[in-house]
Amino acid sequence: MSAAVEKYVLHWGEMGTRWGTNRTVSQIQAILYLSPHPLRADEIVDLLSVARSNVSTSIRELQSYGLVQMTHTLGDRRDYFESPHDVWELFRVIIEQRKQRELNPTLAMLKDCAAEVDAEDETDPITKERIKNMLAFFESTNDWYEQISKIPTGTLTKLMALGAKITKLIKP
Amino acid sequence: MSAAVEKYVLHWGEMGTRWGTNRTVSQIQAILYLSPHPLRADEIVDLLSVARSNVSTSIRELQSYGLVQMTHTLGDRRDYFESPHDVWELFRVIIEQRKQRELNPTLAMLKDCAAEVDAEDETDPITKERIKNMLAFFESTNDWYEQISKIPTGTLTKLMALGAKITKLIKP
DNA sequence: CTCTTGTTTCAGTTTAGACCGAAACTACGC
DNA sequence: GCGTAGTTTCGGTCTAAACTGAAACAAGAG
Repeated sequence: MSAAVEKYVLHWGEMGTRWGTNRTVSQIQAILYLSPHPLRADEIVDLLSVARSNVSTSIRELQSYGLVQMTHTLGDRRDYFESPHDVWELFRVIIEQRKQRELNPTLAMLKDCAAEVDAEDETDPITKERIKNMLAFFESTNDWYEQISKIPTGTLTKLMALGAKITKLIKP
Repeated sequence: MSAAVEKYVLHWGEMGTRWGTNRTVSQIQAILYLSPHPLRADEIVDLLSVARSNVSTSIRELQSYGLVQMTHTLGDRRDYFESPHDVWELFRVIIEQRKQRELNPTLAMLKDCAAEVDAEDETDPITKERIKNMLAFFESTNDWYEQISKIPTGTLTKLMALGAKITKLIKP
């Protein structure tokens, strides 16, 4: 592993903990993304110096996200793993994961709370209002995401390139 | 504290740990957001059952983000605290924090790595390409954010309401 | 049957961070 | 000077989670 690759992998591992997964999972994703060829689990063990069992379960987790595919070559029954190399695909998966971890549970909680304060007289009306405002915000964010996530990558990159110019289309 | 408020505060605290702060900080933000009137630090101590020192440092952190303002009343020199009640303002602050914690360091790392592999012959060309692709993605995301963050709330809500319809303006 | 490849489980260790509570400090008002 | 209000610091404790390493297991190849 070159110094640059090592730096990348270590950083990615650190960031992973802020993105909802653990260090090993994101380090494996990093090394698979960077590797010029698919890797075997035991190669990952050597490269990252982690336990075999850890690699096994981490790969399983990545597979469940669609961030790792298994490949084989003729005459070799060992499993090789690789990551998608399209950054947009990676990005979509990460966003989707975070939505499920962060947005969905909060949305559910807010719906609960809103229903609860409606049927009750204990909570201050101002507080009730605040809860409902927050719920409305999360609902519209959720709706927005549902729509945006269906837009093909090519269109999205164009939209992003437009940036703030997009407001000129809407303002008048 | 009513049952609904307690549920909200506890959940917000849990989520906070996924949003880059600790539980106490986000619980305080939650209770200040929901409270019909500004609260004193010692009231927060009672409501959340946390140490006074913890409240003090947490409020300081929230103030540094702009998520807490101090207020006073005549003839009372005690400090009262309140949170902005505009959900969009809260949202902007949270996003900005996350950008600083997640995007900026990664962008810096990627720039480092890209420069490093340029000056070196050890790393596989494919790997070099992957690093540069990732850098390009983070740079465009960063540029996009810089522009979007300057758009006033009213325009942003209109944009969000448009949702996927926005693509019809760009496609042809 | 045996070797290789791989998974799964689980008790035990390690680590990072949050949190507590005491103590020492500033600053203001009466 | 004394009480009130608040901050800051810091050693100590607690906890959740990641990770290890060993063991038991499955399943195909020769």
